[in-house]
Amino acid sequence: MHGANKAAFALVDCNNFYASCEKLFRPDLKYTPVVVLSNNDGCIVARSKEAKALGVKMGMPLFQAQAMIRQYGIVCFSSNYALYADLSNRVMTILEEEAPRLEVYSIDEAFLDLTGIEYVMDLLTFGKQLKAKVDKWTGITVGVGIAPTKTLAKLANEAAKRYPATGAVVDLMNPERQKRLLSLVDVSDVWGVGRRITERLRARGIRTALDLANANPRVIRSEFSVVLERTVQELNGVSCLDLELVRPTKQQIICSRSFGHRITEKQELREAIAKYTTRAAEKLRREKRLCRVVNVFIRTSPHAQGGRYGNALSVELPNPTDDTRDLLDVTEVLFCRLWRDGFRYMKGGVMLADFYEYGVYQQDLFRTNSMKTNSQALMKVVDRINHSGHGSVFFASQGVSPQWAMKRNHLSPAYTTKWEELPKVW
DNA sequence: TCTGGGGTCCTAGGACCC
DNA sequence: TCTGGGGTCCTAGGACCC
Repeated sequence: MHGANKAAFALVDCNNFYASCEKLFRPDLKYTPVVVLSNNDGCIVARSKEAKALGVKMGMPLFQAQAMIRQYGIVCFSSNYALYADLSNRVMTILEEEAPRLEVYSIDEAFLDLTGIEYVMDLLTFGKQLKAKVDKWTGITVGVGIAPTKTLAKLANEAAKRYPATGAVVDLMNPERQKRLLSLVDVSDVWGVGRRITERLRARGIRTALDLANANPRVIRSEFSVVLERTVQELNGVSCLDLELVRPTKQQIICSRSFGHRITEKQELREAIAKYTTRAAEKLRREKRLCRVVNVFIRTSPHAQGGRYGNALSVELPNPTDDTRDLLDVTEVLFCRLWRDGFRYMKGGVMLADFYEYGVYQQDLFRTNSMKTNSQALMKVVDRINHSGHGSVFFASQGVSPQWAMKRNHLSPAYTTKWEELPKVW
């Protein structure tokens, strides 16, 4: 290859991210097993190294883990997304300084484009320096996997985690090393291969990542999908997935939550739906979009012993809007049509879809413009107050002192918003 | 008693059009 | 005997991810 740089990606991933965030502010828990719970303290969604070693499983319902928690003195935290988002930003900022072309893939992971860096510095050395810098400046430890494709970078990152001798940094640019690692990895550990596809692959005798890499891409395409075909190419070092540098605008916005307790009163569920509508409208305005399709759903627990009920309704608005009041009008009507007496509701939510940019939509000629007077100015004020961290302006339909609010019995304090409480490392 | 939330992409099939 | 064929749009559902 003349003139063309060989593509190189790094995947940087924070170790046990939520649990690490909590521990950062609790040095007394340094060697204590810690878990972080999902909304409503329902499931375990993150585990510290110690908790993993004790056999606490990801996604385990809290009630099933209670015995272990007592037995081993595991410390539980309710999820505190404001804290995690803040620490994530710190990590991403440092990564961006070292490798400006980066894709923030999730709250605790980023892909970096390292193409060309090999001419300046050995990639393994670069990775080690990057890790050291993030560890030192944030107190969050990361693993780094480097490879010619994103899919291989993911595997390199897994290996960095699995083999302590690597110092949590693995350079998988070399094809021989790729083959050796692929032969050791179960096919289910490949990025993009989930439970279903694993089963189907196994039925065809494809068990390791190397088996999948050696499969015929055309056959994989016809028997599975173009998605899996790309995976095969990527495992062979042919890059098919580029960095997504600019976050594509959302196609839909969902606000839903399981309730802190089962809801049987219509008014209570109505308030919850209004609250989700309000939150969805905020997200919509942050995206700088108008929406045209609104969907509301409510349901009982799928595990409910008594009657089960679940239903959803959508409506298309005459004109796209981002006005909370327009959306509340609509979700209220949909909710009333969905509601049935006599069930114990567990969950409800609001979904917005069919987005438009400001001023770029076809007016409905047979209706007057439904945008309310001064709507933009008013919504801006409401958003500003709600993001100021002091109290909130809310719409009366949300109710004043909601009974349905999330259970968060183990919430950590708002560390990162109070300067005095920041740990020394910062 | 108690089981997360929020997304993405792809495909198949039906409706509709010319 | 033999019922057009191809394109587009939309939706539902499946599969995956963190």
